[in-house]
Amino acid sequence: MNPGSPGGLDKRKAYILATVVYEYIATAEPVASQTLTQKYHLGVSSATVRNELADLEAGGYLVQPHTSAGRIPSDAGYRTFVDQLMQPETLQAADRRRIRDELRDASRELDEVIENATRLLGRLSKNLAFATKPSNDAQTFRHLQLIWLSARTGMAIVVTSMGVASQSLFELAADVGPDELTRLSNALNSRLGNKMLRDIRESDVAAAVDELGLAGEFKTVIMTALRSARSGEQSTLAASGAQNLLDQPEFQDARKLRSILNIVEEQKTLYDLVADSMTAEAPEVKIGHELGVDEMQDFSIVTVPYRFGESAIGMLSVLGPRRMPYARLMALASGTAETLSARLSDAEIK
Amino acid sequence: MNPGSPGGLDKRKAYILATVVYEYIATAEPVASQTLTQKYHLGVSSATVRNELADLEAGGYLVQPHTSAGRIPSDAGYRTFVDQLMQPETLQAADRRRIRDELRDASRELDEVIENATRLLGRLSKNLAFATKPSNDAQTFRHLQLIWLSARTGMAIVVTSMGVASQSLFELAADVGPDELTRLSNALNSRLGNKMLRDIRESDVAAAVDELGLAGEFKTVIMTALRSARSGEQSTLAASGAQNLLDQPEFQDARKLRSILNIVEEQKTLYDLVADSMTAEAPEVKIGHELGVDEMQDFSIVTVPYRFGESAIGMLSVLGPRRMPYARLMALASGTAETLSARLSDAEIK
DNA sequence: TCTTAGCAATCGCGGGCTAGGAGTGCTAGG
DNA sequence: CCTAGCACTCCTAGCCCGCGATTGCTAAGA
Repeated sequence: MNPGSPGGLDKRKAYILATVVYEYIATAEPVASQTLTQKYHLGVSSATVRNELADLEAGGYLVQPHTSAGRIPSDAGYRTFVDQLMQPETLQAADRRRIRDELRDASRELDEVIENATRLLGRLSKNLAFATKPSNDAQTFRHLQLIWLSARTGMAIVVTSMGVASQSLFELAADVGPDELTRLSNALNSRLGNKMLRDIRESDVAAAVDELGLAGEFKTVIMTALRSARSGEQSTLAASGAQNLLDQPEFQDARKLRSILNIVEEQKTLYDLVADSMTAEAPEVKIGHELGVDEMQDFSIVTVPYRFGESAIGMLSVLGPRRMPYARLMALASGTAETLSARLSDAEIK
Repeated sequence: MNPGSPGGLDKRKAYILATVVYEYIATAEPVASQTLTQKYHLGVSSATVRNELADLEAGGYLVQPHTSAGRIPSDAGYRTFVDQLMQPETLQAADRRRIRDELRDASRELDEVIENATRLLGRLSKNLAFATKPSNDAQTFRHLQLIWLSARTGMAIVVTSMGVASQSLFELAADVGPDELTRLSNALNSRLGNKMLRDIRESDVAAAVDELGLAGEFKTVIMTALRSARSGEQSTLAASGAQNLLDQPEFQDARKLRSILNIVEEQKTLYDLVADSMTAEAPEVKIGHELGVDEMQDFSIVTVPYRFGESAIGMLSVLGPRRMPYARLMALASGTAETLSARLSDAEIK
């Protein structure tokens, strides 16, 4: 072993491993020693390659489906490939433009922008794309509007810097006029302006209500509206492109897909899987067993956070077979997330 | 042939056809003459049944996958079964209660209520459920609120009787104060109140703006807001339960699913397929080729409209294999649509 | 005329077998 | 350390064949 080389592998082993992974990703067939010598000019014979392959298998980077078959990468093999061997990709100008164009025309509504980005990523990556929607917790309060609908009913609308966060209907025990609602709205706006949603305290609200001499029930109404604004969307996902997985030869058998679709529908598991990538700078990759979910042994996920202003507010991910083109998907996910972030910042309510 | 009997079939043929369809739906296996005489007391021998089956096949109600197999229903066979032979089902009290409970707790937001109903129907039916979201065109205008965000920006929110319909940000060429926006909101509300969205004319808006001596650009802002309120959601679908289809033995082969998932993702085709059921009173069923889409030969759809007040505003559908339990799915779809309609009316903003 | 028992005929399906081939690991010599 | 050569392994596809399921037909009986 040569300790200075990537993964403790000498140069030739590293190159052979990279080639096996690359080839397997492209063909979905176990890779034979002869295939390697024929398609790539290694400068050595297939017998030598066989010896190297045997070493790589002993090192845990490759596995053999059966004795008379070629090698396929193990999770560790993919991991080494992703971390140290593969050539990172950057997006073609065409892709980059396409992402920008498709996201530009879309609605300005937060939800729809994110859903569009997810759909786009699903299509471009030809895999299943999903995104966590941002919790509104860390958003900045911009405006609260109480709308008079009838003497005892109204609607409270909370606007954050990312757009409308929530609306909630309320009912009152005593009659109220439109003017009172307007005055209360104004009082609240001057008190709460530019706070983060999570930093708003009941006392702030109470002060405004009391100042105007309004009924105590308003406090509940407003706190409810604020609370629903905070919790809105929390831990829900947008997903798109499940049918792409049907094209992969390894999922021709419907049973394997069944469990993955359940997991996607359920959302919670997926959410947990990517939650810890929120603080990451670069795209994060989880491969097979690294996901820690039995049913997902055959899958990998690429995750990259998207931002609003400075801080990460959600994750954009691609889910596909372990045998996925990692470099390309990382580039696509990054590019989409970047454009999405820019798009969100453009739409900010200042 | 006995012209007085259902579908021109005599009583025994009708009963045998019904039994074949019923049995095939339950087992997914071609039905043999002996199975019929053993599991159902027909009072005749299997040889007689064979003669009847041959007649039914000649009449186009049944087909034989190959000579030494039992019969399976043709589209015409299913059609006769649905229209004339099957025993309609009504929901068990337990199901009814479950639907009510699950829809009651859900959010009051229109979108979410519909999505919940779709998810619920997907789960109960163990098939793919989908719903068209209502166009806001026929909704009643309740309130328009212009929210001041900064001297030259604001947000317009249109509230209809079904909840918030839309929000749109606007930018102005000249400064404006919060009070002016409030006054304009009030003027518009008194003029537009209780009109249907589609009946609101530019002249109504212009009159309010001019009356207050405000800049002409407000007309554009408000018309844009109203237009986006009208067109919102149009022809989009909610769908849920695609993975249920994977459980059906006939879709173990992934290829068949591929096309259907594409169609669901695309939405447009599905939308067109159910659009003409909007005026229907009872659940409508389309079977196999009746759908008019090659890729959907093996599927059937049950569709039932849901209402807001008097008028139908959208459709709730179940998509599954032709071999679906029609009576049960019709009952489930009806029940869900009914509860959904009631739920929407409860949430009406009066 | 309708029903039915009996029976030959059909055809799909699964098991078992085999030949072919792909690919390896090992050995021995350069 | 590399590599040609070769025996060995094991999967795969194809084939055959027999079984079983089911039918349609025939002829006799109600």
